[in-house]
Amino acid sequence: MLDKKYNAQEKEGKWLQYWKDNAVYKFTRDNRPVFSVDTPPPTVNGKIHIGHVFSYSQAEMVTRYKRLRGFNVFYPFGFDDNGLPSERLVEKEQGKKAHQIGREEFSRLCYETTDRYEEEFRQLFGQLGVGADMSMCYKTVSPSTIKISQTSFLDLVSKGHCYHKESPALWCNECMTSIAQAELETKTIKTTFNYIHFTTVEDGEQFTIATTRPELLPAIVCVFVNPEDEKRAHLIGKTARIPAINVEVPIMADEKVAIDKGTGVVMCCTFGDQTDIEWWKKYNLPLKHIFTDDGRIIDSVPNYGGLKIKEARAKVIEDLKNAGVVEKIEELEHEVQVHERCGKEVEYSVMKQWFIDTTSHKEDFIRMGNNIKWHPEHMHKRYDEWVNNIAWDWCISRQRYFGVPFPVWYCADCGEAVFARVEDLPVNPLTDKPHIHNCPKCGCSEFVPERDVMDTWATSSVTPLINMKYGEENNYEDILRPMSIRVNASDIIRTWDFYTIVKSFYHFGHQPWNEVMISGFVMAGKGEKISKSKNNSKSDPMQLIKEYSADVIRYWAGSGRLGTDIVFADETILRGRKLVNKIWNVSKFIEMHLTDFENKEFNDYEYIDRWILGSFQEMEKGFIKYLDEYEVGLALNHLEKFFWNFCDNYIEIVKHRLYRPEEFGEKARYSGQKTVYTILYKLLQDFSIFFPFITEEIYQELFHDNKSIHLTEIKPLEFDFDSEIKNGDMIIEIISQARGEKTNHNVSLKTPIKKLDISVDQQLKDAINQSIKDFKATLFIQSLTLQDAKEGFIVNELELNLDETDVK
RNA sequence: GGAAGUUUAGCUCAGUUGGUAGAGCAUCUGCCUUACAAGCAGGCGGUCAUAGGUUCGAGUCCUAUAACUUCCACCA
Repeated sequence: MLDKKYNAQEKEGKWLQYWKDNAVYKFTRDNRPVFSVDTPPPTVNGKIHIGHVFSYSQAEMVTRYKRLRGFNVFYPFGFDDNGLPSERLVEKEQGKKAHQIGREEFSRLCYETTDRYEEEFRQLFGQLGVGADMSMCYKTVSPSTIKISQTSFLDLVSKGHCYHKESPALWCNECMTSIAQAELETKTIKTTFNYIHFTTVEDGEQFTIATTRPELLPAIVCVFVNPEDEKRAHLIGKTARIPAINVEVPIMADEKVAIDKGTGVVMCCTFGDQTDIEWWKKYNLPLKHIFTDDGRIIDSVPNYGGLKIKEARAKVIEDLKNAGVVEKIEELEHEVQVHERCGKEVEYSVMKQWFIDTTSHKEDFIRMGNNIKWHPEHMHKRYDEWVNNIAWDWCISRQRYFGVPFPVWYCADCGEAVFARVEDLPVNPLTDKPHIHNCPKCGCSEFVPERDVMDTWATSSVTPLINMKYGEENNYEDILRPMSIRVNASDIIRTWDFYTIVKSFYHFGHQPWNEVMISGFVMAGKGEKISKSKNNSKSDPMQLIKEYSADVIRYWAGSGRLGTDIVFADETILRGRKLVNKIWNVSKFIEMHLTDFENKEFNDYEYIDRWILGSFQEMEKGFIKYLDEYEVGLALNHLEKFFWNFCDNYIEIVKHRLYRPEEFGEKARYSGQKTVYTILYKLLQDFSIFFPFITEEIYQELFHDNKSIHLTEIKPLEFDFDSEIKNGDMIIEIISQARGEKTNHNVSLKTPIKKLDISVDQQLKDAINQSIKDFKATLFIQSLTLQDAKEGFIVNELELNLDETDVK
């Protein structure tokens, strides 16, 4: 028997254990079609928030749906403990920078810290009921992952898509590492636009350059003017003297200079922005790099050496003012590029780095994107736009510690790179030695290890390879190339999705998955993203689960449209609680009336039973259609609507038959029993996608066939009850009107109707005649007369019997 | 500067091929009805952002505009 009240905390614990003991979510090969999910490994870098719950729930529900539809679900899990986020966490906890701690100790702390946080994440996803196969759980810094990541690197090198080159790269002087274009964010800051007088050496002609970055004056290598510029073209070919610095640079022509922007004269520094890099390459300009790795002016710059960038800026402005060469200073708000991990403004640096070619195969990447079905569709555009706008090859070198090492050494003499052999992977060049003893180029026997580690995304982008156990025996390559679906939020289309596509294309020549499912974000309020740094998430998910149950939290997480942002709303939680509670109560009711029920072949259903069976069948069609589009929220909405109709209308009608067979007949009772049995079974299956716990509890208690509801299969009904659906709905409308009449008289719904006279059309008359006992019993009608109407129905007379409160 | 999404009841949001506007919450009124008061029945509440157009008919299709959100680019 089901308990009077459902104790979520106790039952959820029980079923978690049951699923674990019975390996319900375990993947084993068989001959069913495979549905495979490339799950986002959460970044294990701190506090769990409600956003984690949201983004995993929708995808998890899809896997439950697919399982119920007969797919062999391949649903692994992973944790991303790799890279800068983990390092920053450790630095914050220790209150020290990595280089102050020392490489080895720092690495140890990273492992220890991420392990600790990982346990919390594991617990949360467990308690949420995430039905992943945890025996296939990977970590992004484990030896096997490092091996696959290094294998991928070597493959790309051998195919010529990955190269080592001295080249300008984006540099974060807070994190002291190079970064990639995809790791940039824009931020609006207040600054000043400074108009500075320059003069020509030849004739002392004065001209003005406007800049937001006067500290770059020592890095100026040349000045540009547009050759079409009538007013200033005469400057071309002359020499400019830089004020305050007193250095002379040539004035050159380039059509990229906008005549009407700023002052029409541009200083070119190495490097202030991307155009500078372009010009530097195009005109083979000298390199004047004036910043240190941690954001200071290098010592060799007179007057400013050793100052931080912003200090230098202030001092330069001051000096320029004193020299009387500042025309004006304007206040300015503009957008600058910052590093997404720390929010600090990004600089440029030139050093030897590893790059993956992302710029010369754009057409292929676009084609790969076209081979993938995007849900929702418009997210495809974001991908295309990103690919089309990529300006840099992907720099994967990070001058950091905690990450996948490059399996590379360099000849101490000639600098030739020596790569590890695939069979020797994983290797750490800092501790391992190359397999050859002499440089193949110069014969030198001394090698220098690569000290950089790879970008986190360089490893995250091989999750399909990790999933398929690439390179191992008994791998899953045959079933996971490509995988069925990738799921993630919209913010990492340009990183995770893009890089994975790049690598899959280079490795295999095809797309990594057939479909992509993009979820939205959880907003703390309107237009306010939940963020760890702001700590603006009001709700701790563990606390919420404790308070409302995992099923109810899942209701919130499963609502809403795919790809659409959601605000955490108490009212949605309450609505979920009502729904879950109702499922429990109606199940209790049905259980009560099934104690003597035997499931037999039966086709002689009562009219109203045919109505609800047909309605369920119709509903489930739409339900399936939504789920096939991965619109879990819409599917749930659709199902919920039917469910309340089932409870409030159908159950109210059928209960008389169930309670009083002596009055309505045993066959009519059996028809009702068979109907509620069938529909509850199917409702539980459908609801199990969203509420895995309570549905399991009810299922095992009522339908005890010794197996988890999550391993059953949805088989759609195949009735032909179109007429019953249509006319049954009309009957419900009549009932509703009559109930309204009772309510308007402020009397109980049990109040008998002394006389009801209605006009109905022929179809409806047939329907009412076929369901006459149910109809009269539901409304407590003592006398009913039916007249003819052309269409629909009209209530001619309704007289309540206010003397009696009960018919029986 | 380019692009995408959103705009429907006081609030949160549904509305699948165009056919008389829906749900929950809130509010108000009744009803303790042999599953459920965490319930049931009902009321109030909307020129579907604005302006045009296509159509017999537009919340739904087309065009333009506005506001909000987001992505991207430029930032001398």
